[in-house]
Amino acid sequence: MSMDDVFKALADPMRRRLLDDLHARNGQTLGALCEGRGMTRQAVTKHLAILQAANLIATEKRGREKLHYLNPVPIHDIADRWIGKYERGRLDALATLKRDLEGQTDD
Amino acid sequence: MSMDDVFKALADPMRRRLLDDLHARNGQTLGALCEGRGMTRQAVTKHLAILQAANLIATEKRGREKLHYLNPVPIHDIADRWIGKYERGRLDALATLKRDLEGQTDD
DNA sequence: TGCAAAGGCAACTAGAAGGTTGCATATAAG
DNA sequence: CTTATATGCAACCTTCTAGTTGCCTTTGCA
Repeated sequence: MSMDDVFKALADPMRRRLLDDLHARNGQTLGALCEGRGMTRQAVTKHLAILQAANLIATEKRGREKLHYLNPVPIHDIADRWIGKYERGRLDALATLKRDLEGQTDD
Repeated sequence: MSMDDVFKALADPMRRRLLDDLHARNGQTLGALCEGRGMTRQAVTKHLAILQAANLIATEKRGREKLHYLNPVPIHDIADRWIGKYERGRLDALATLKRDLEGQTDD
């Protein structure tokens, strides 16, 4: 639930894909989220557990199925508290970069 | 330089602290960035290498010193291309959550 | 020239992360 | 009741990651 948990959860491409899939269609079952992923169900379960620990998804048990719902709030919080900080000074920082690194390759 | 590199680079709290420090004072030397961090110079060097590989910082050699500059562009790109996607539908998703999870604890 | 300061390189280690397999549990359907 | 479906739990393995230590190179300066 900490900011670090959210960053770590977002670090894995498979977990970002899971969030993307839930963004496209919310409330999917575990089985649905496992399809076409070239990975065992247990691996996906672990990823979902990490996403849930970071409060990025919430789950609901319906009968024998488990439904998964995207929670965009922590992502918003990160954008707000951390990324925003770098964007506010963006133009200034870019100008500084240009001045200080004049002539360097843009690798 | 890929989006995955940026996410992975941002996943480590020490690397985020390094970016914070460069955000507060740009153009610091390696030695300066090592101070008060309870970690060897080589460990910090590795973190900086990862940040540079993700294009989050740029470096310049000045004499025997190495200066480090923050590059906020990849962070902006992430906020724009990926995080923005989740924020646009934020209110809708929140409403869906509330409806679907009515009565659940907000852990 | 000689020494100290700033940094680079490489090998090694401990622990975390991502994945698998095997089996157990709970619900739906016939 | 029996069987199939959907998911949970736990041990294990392998790879990556973060950190260390030890030594080498380059630059500033007396």
